[in-house]
Amino acid sequence: MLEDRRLAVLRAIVEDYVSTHEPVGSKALVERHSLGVSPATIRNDMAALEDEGYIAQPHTSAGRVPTDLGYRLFVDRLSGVKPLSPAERRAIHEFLDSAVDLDDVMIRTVRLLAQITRQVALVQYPSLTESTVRHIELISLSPTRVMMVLIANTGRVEQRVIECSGPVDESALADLRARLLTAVMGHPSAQVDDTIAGFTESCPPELRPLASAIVATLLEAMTERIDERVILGGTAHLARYGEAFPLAIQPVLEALEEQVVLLRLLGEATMSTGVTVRIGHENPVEGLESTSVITARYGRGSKTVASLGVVGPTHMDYPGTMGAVHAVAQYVSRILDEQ
Amino acid sequence: MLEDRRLAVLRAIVEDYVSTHEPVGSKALVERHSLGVSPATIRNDMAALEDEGYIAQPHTSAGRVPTDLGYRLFVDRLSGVKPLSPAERRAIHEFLDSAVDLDDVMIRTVRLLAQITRQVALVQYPSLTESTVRHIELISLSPTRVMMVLIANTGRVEQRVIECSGPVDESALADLRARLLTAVMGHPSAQVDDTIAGFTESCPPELRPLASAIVATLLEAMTERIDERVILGGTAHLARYGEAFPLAIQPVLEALEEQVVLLRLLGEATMSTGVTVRIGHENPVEGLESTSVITARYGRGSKTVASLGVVGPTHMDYPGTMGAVHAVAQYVSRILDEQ
DNA sequence: GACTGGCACTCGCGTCAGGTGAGTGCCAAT
DNA sequence: ATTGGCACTCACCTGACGCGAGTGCCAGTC
Repeated sequence: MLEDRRLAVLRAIVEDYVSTHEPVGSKALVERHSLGVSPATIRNDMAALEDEGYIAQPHTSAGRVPTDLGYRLFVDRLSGVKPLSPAERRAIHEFLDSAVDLDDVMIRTVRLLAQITRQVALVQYPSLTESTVRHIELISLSPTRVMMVLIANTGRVEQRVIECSGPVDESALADLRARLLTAVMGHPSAQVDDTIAGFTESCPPELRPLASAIVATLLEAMTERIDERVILGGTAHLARYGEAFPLAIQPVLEALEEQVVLLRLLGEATMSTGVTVRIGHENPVEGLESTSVITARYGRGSKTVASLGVVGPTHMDYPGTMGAVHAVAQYVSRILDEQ
Repeated sequence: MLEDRRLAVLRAIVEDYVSTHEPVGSKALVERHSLGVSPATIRNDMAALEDEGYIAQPHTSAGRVPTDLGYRLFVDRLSGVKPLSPAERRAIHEFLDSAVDLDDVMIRTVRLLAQITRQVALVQYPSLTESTVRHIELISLSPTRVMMVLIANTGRVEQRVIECSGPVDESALADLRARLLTAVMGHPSAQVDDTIAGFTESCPPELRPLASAIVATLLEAMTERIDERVILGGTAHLARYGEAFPLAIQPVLEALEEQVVLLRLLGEATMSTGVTVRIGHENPVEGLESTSVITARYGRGSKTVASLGVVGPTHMDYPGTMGAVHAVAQYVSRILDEQ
């Protein structure tokens, strides 16, 4: 009973602070929420909440502000995920559905997410290592140069140019292409290492130099920097609330420019299902101590292939943002399934 | 003589203001520059410069600040392009030279440009309409779906998925591919319209439905949104000077998120040679009235294919930035030539 | 024992007045 | 044409002051 009301107070504080961005006092709290008790009682609860570390006051004569711990409790126990309205869901689906290729899907997704959450959005490209090889093409650019085009079942295309030591015969190339295709097509790229192990040796001697060069490039393309592409959008939203707040946006912008950082933000989503929320100091990234990161995985079929999410101030609308991130991840998964 | 000194005063004002970011007064001017006259004389010159609209004072009892017109005169007549140091040039070349593909070149370029100018950098992808078709590949994804991969001589790759009305035979696809290749290979993409005019009719009847679908997609890919890709980097630099200055960074960030805007910024570079500078209100874009845009074209061989540049505050180091943009454009051209 | 009203206290914030100084425009002298 | 001198303007800093929101504590009530 007592415990219940104390939690209700915390919830009210979080909600008020998120909407007003100002420290909230006991009096305002009872006015805006029907808590059924007097401000003095609330003050006692607030003192207790402060002792437990859920809220803090910026200075002695000010109201209370939730701490990272307070937001954590709020997210874990006091709020659900606010589902989007049918109209919003329909708009999402229509917007994503008219994408022409994978690049377009990614770009549309990041814009959409930024727009509906009014926050900075991150979208990771589908990981090749989690997907299968759909096609490999070898194209002769010049006598000694070959371009390899690699297509995954997610629709993602990778290209590499291979320099050859000597001139390459067109028919040799076609031969190699056919051999490669039968060797790796349909295999998960994670297993390509094994699949392709004896490939070079299985080729006729005259093809081996080229074959080994191609295999090397292929392996490099599949293991290295493949899923390491994250695009972001909506950075202007940083400035929006950055003006009124002393939160320095420069370190945030700097952090967001590093691909490595973005990958860490998206990659360390522990729960394979649902939405992951990382609040303030819980973030493993320098410069983002006063932001929260909300991510979700999206996938092709039941396999998760990558993550997307948003970065915003710790005082964000958690239920709404979580709902939006969840919904968008869901719809992107569906779009990828259709392809 | 008199005219000469007046210009020297303007130059001094611009230089001082760019380095200090504070209105510069007559006394400070004679102290920092050896003008050989007294502050009173400078004041007369300043009054004249103000009458002519080259400088202005933020408030009555403050020093002078250059106007857009002042910067314009400075750039046109008072400053050159500061060449980069040999060490810088070497670093640029090494950094760009280790790029593995076109995407990598573009990403490295935008980072490099942002880093050495300490400003927001823009890089446009090489335009396909200015380049030639190097290869076209048709890949069957499923019985009724074909992926077309289009490779330009700039190394750029475009992909499109084509939905077919009926199942497509693998051999028919190979046939079409060969026909297409002979039809368009090596042709400038600008002329593909003409080149491909009678293509569908030249095919056997059973191929025509697919052929016309492919031709439509090809034309769409070549004319539409092909060179409409601009990447940007270094947005964190906006925040750096944004804190100390009342220049609102939100409208700038918002403008920079619009691809259309970026293209307008880069596209309207009038001079086909050298570096284009657009100062303050000269910019055709809302939200960028207090920024300057410095662009240069880069090209493959003698043909210019796209532009790159930086966006920064009007009080920027014009000679240095122009030098950097020019040098980077030059090196990117060289890299593209090598490929 | 939980809740409430009352009360003294704290302290950030907005306002205002006064002083300071950088910078200007003008004018008479060189 | 250039210069030194001088009165004037005005942004900015500082310290004082009052206001008010908010708190903690305590005694009283149900």
